[in-house]
Amino acid sequence: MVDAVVEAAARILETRGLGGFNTNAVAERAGISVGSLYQYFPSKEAVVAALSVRERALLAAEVAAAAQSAASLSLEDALHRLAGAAIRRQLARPALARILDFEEQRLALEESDRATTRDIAGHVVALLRAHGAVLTVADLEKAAFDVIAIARALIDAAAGRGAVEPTALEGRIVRAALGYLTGLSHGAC
Amino acid sequence: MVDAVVEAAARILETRGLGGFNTNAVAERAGISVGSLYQYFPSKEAVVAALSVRERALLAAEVAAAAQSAASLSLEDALHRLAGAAIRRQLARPALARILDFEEQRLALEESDRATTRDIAGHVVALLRAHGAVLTVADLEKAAFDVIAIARALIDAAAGRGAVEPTALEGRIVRAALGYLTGLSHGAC
Amino acid sequence: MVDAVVEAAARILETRGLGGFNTNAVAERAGISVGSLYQYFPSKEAVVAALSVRERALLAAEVAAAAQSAASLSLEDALHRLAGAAIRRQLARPALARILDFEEQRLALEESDRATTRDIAGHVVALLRAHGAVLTVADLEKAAFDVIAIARALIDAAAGRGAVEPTALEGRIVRAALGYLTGLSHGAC
Amino acid sequence: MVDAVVEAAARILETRGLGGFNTNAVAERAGISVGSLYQYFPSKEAVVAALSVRERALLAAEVAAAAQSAASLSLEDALHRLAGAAIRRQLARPALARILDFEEQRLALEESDRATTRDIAGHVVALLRAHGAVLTVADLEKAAFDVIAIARALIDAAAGRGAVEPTALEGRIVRAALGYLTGLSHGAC
DNA sequence: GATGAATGAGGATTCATTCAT
DNA sequence: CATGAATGAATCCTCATTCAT
Repeated sequence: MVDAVVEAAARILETRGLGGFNTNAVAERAGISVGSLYQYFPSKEAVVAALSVRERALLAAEVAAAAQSAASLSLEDALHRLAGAAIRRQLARPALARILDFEEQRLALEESDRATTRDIAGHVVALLRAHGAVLTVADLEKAAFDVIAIARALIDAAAGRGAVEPTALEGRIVRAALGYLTGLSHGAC
Repeated sequence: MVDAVVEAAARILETRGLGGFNTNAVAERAGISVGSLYQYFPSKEAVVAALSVRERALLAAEVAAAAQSAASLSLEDALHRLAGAAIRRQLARPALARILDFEEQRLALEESDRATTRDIAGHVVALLRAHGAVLTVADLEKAAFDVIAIARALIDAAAGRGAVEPTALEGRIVRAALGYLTGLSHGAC
Repeated sequence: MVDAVVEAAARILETRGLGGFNTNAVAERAGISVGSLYQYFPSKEAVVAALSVRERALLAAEVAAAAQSAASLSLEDALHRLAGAAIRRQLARPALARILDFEEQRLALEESDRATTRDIAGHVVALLRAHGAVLTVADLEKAAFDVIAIARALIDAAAGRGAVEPTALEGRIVRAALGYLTGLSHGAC
Repeated sequence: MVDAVVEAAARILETRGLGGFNTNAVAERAGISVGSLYQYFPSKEAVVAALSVRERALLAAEVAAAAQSAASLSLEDALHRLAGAAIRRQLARPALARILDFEEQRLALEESDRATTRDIAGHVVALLRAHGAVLTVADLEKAAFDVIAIARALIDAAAGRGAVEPTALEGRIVRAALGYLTGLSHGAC
C-alpha cells in the first residue's frame, strides 16, 4: 500500500512534473482514495519524502554493491564501477531523479533519511582513502559530494540530450572525477 | 517596468521558493498591480521565462568577456577565466540559479531565448576548437554543455555547503573540466 | 463499553471543544475501534446525546438528594441546598457543562431523555409549591427553568473567571433566585 | 461588502447553526464568490469574529443609550432601562445571540474587540457605583458581568420557550438582578 | 462482536487571470 | 494604461460512516 502510493507518486512526478503533482492524482494512480493515502502519509510532502528515501536507498544499494566489487581495483577502475552504478540508477528514471534532486533540498529530511545520502558519500570517501588520498575528513567528504555532484550533472545532461550510451557516459564521468581528484593531494592519483 | 517585475520575481523565488511564487506576490514586490503585470506578461510562466532569459544573458555576457580576455591563453588558463565568470554569476544569487536551472527545462523557452544558452556553449566550443580538439561539431557542443554542467554542479554544491572560496572552487572546476576533456581527443590536451 | 465511549466523549469535548470532537478521537480515547463505537451508537450525535443524558442524570441525582434533605427547610435554605448541588455538578466539569448546555438545544433529545431535565425542574417546582407559591403549573415550570438558567449562568460566569469560591457563589445564586421569585406571587416570599 | 458578508454569516448561523456554517455558504448568501470573501476576511473565524463584534457593538449602543436615559433614575428603574435594552437586542435575533455567546469564548477576540464588552459592563458598573455600591473595582466588575449573565440567561430561556412578553421578562430580570445585588453591600440597596 | 482500513463528499483556502472603472 | 476587486477552479486535508475480515 505504502509502496503503491510511493510508486504512483513517482509516476505522477515523471509524467506531470512538480506542478501537476497533487494528492488526488497520486491516490487515483495508486488505485486508492485520498483518504487512504492520508492514512499512510501525514501530508503531501511526506509522500515525496518517502519517494526520495526509496530512490536514495536504491541508489545506495547499487553503489554499495559496486563499491564491494571494486574493493581491490585501481582508483580508476573503482570509479568506473561506482559511475556505472550511478548511471544505472539515475538513468532508470531520469526525470524522476532530476525532480527529486531538486526537491530534496527543500524537504528537510529526517536525520535517519539523510543516512543513506551519507552512506553513498561514505563509499566514495572509503574509496578515496583506500587509494591514498591524504585529506582531512571534512575535505574527503567534500570531495566525495563533489564527485557525486559531477556524476549527477553529467548523467542529467546526457539524459536531457536523449539517447545515452552508458559506457561512453561512464568514461566521461570517470575522467572528470579523476581530473577533479588530481591535485587534491598527490596521493589521490 | 518589465525589469521591476523580473527582479521582483527573482526576489520572490529566492525568498519563498517555487511554491511561494505567485503573481500577486510578484506584483506587490514590484510595486505595481497584478493587472499591470499581466499587461506586460501573458502569464505567470512568462515572468519566470523572462527572468531566466535575463539571468542567462548576464551569464553569457560575463562568459563572453572572460572568453575574449582568454583568447590567447592556454586551455587551462582559459578555463580558469570561464570558470571564474560562471562562479561570479552563479554565486551572485545561488538560490535563484538553482531554481532557474530546474525550471528552464520545463519552460520550453522560445528559440530566440535558447540563443543565449547556445552563446555560452559557443564560447566553450570555440575554446575547445582553438586548442586543437578534433571533434565533430555535435561532439564539441556536447562537450561544451557537459563542461558547463560540471561547473554548475560544483558551484551549486559549494553554495549548498555555505561559505565558498572562489579561488579553490575555480581550481576544482578547471581540474574536473580538464579531466573530462582529456582523452576526448588527443588534441584537447 | 457504552460508558467508556461516553466518558471519552466528555474528555474530548473538554480538551478539544466542539470543533475537535470526532468519532475517531472518541473511539481512540475510549480504547476501542470506531467500528465498535458505531455498534453501540448510531451516529456521532448519538454519542453527544448519551453524554448529555448522563450528565443531566448526575445533576438530577444530586439535585434530588439535595431536595430531599431540604424538605423541611425554609425556601432560602432549601435554595442553598439546590444551588450547592448544581454548583458541585456544574463546576465538576465546567467546560463540558457549557458545551452540553449549548448542544442540548440542537440535539432534539428523545422525550425519554427530556425526562431528567423535567425531573430537575420538578424539584424546584415542588420546592416553590411547598413554600406557598400560588402559580399555575405552567408558570411554576417557567419559574423553575428560569431559576435553573440563573444558576447555570452564574456558575458559568464564575467558572469563566477562574478560581471559584463555592460558598460565595452559592450565596449569589440564592440571592438572585430569591429576587426572581419575589413578587411572582406574595406566597413565594 | 464587509457588511454583506457579516450579515450573510448571521443568516447562515441562524438558519443552519454552527455545523452548517461554512465559507461557501456565507459567500453564496452574500452574493459574492469565496475568493472575494477571503479578500476581506483572513479566515472563517474572522467572519464570525466580525459578526460578534458587530452584534456586541449594537448591544453596547443600545445599552449606552439606555444608561444615559437612566442617569437620574432609581437603581430599580435604571435596571429596567438596561434590561429593556438588552431584551430588545438579544430578542431581535435570539438564535444568533445564543450562538455568538457560545463562540465568543472560543474566539479569543482582539483586545480592541473586547472593548465593547467592557463598555457594556462599564455602564452597569457606573450604575452600581452611582447607587452607592461600596465595592472594590474588581468586585464591581464581577457584579456587572454577573448581572449581564443573568439577563442573558433569562432572555435566552424566554426566547427558547417561544413567545415572549418583553415587559414581564424585564420585570423578572430586574428582580433577579436586584436580588443578586442585595447584600453585596448595604449601599447597593 | 470487534476491528480498522477504505471511502469520498465536504470544506477551508489559494491564486492565476479577467475586466470594469 | 493602471488598477485591484472579483472570480471560481483547484488543491490539501478531514472525518462520518461502512464493511470485509
